Amino acid sequence: MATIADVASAAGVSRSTVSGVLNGNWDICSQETRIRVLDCALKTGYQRSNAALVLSTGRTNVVAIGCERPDDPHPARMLAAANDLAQSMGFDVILIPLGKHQDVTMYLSQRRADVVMVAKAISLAEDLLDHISAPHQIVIAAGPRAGDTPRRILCSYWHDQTGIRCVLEHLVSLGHTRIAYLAGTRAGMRMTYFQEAAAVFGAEGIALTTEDEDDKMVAGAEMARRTLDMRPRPSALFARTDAIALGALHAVQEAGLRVPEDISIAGYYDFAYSRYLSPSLTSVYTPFTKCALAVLTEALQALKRDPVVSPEPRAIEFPTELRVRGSTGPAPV
Amino acid sequence: MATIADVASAAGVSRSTVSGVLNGNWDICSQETRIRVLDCALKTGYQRSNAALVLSTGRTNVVAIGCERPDDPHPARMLAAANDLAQSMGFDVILIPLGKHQDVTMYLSQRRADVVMVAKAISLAEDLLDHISAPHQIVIAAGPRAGDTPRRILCSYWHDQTGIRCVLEHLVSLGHTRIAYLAGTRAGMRMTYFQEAAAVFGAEGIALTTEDEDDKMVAGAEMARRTLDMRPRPSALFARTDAIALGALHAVQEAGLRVPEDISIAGYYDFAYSRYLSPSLTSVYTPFTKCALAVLTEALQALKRDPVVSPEPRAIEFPTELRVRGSTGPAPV
DNA sequence: CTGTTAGCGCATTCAC
DNA sequence: GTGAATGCGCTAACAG
Repeated sequence: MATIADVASAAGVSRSTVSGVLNGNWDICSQETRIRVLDCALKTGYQRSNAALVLSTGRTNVVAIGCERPDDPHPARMLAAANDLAQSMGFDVILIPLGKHQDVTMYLSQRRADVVMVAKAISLAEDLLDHISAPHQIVIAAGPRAGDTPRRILCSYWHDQTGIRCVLEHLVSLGHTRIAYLAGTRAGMRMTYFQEAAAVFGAEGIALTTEDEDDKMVAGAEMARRTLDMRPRPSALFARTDAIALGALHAVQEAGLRVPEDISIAGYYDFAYSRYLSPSLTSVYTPFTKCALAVLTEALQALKRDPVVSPEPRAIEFPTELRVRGSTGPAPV
Repeated sequence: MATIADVASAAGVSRSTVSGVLNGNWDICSQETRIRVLDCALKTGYQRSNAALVLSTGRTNVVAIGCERPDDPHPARMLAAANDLAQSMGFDVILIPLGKHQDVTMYLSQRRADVVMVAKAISLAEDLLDHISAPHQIVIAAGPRAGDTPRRILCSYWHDQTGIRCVLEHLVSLGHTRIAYLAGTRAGMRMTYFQEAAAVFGAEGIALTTEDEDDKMVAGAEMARRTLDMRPRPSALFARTDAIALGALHAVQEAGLRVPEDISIAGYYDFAYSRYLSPSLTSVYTPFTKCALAVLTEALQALKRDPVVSPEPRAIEFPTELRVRGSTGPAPV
């Protein structure tokens, strides 16, 4: 590989001249020198070394995204969009597990990333600030709001609480009074919100969980079947995820019941396929991709500025959106 | 940030001793020195600089994966698995667009990745060998086999030709004689295989394409509707992707026809949700994840060895698998 | 076993 | 305008 020194000697100039020309420093040399340098760079097949650049500048041009289940439809779409954006601005995206705290902080403390974005419950992100080891590093977050909103970082979020309320309001307005929540293994804040919302709208909320949800459809089917045996039977099922809702839909139909005539089903996240199911699935759109792109855009722009000014800490809310479709209908009398 | 020199002076030893200890070089110093060094490293909060490591060793510990549509279920699952594997072995994964040739080669020529894996038609990968710029860099490929099999790299593949034949054989054995292929915008090798297979099994193959498939379900629905107007009408639809099949299923049912009694539908890739559709979708499982993990494992193991010996170039085939479900049935008489 | 030295390739001062 | 010198933090080859 040709180094900057090779280009310099080929062009008969110094390395700093080559460096200046290649970095678009227009007033560093004469026009002829510039052309000669560019020409020699081309001829020698010069490629600047990323490693040396990183060591010298301290900037990695890497965005680390902490995200769970990156192959679920909802995160996958967000990640693809974030990757496109980052690539277009000259950054690489790496995906880091959000399990161990240290795995995430490492990318800050070891200066392995310029930006760390937490794509999960946004309250987790603020602690990361303590691990910043270079002044230009930026921590952002995008995801559902749970608990307190961070005040020291830029973040964007949606309210799961609002999304879940909308579903319950919708179901109750259709006359449903016994509503089951199919939570799967992860009985977190959303289950609490469900119970709250059920109380607010005067419905009886029944939460179901499972031991195992490796296959979310299987888990959904299993939980749905359990509701069918209940007396009185819940007239509406609300699933933590569209995948769970699909499993439930399958099980209900297999049991010979009609959706929504006998039982209504609602999902969450509004996967791309959900509207094409039979019946099409009522679900809540959550703006994961919008949230991520909003904060990521701002962070990357900040890094392009010289000197870097960290984005102003604040929390941006994006609305959720209830999408009523064919899987929910009036409660049977 | 503490550097290796800080640790060295704190421990009263030289930098190479610290380096040796931290790299697990057990026979480089006495037990007491080791402990003292480790202690000082902890106390000073030493974190090794990734940038300096990369510059010094030439190794980036980065795997670049070239992949299209990373948010489609099939690639998304593969990417998540590949990322898990790489992370567990200390590598970061970055996702690069496969569009421009230069975008991919850059990661080799600029030494930005130790491994480049092409996760697409495997014939594309071999050319990348010419852009290797460090002896340890490895190029691998995983994806459908189309055209010649690379002979100079390690790759793994499945035969789309076989997968598609299985579908046609299945449909013909059910009595279907007019079979439509819903190709979407990408009328590539698979469409050719379809025509071939139709000929082999004595069926009439009708290929449909669309201008736009931003939403694959919409595209599938649109193509399916077109087949409904044909006279005689195809009795079976074979979609390029399960997402297209889902759109087709939706459109067919919306038109008041029954699946599979009136029309059979088959998909490709066997998405996780496909078996839970109503009716459950007949599809072909293609071993993308298996292929990727197989070659990636070998590449990463090779990089852990010292000195690095590139994996033996060869092509590993994984079988496709026809999964017959409820969406295909006997042709109507 | 330990310490010294010399790169890795670039950007960024400074003198000229 | 230009070139020489220095630092980024580490590894590795060498000499004690």
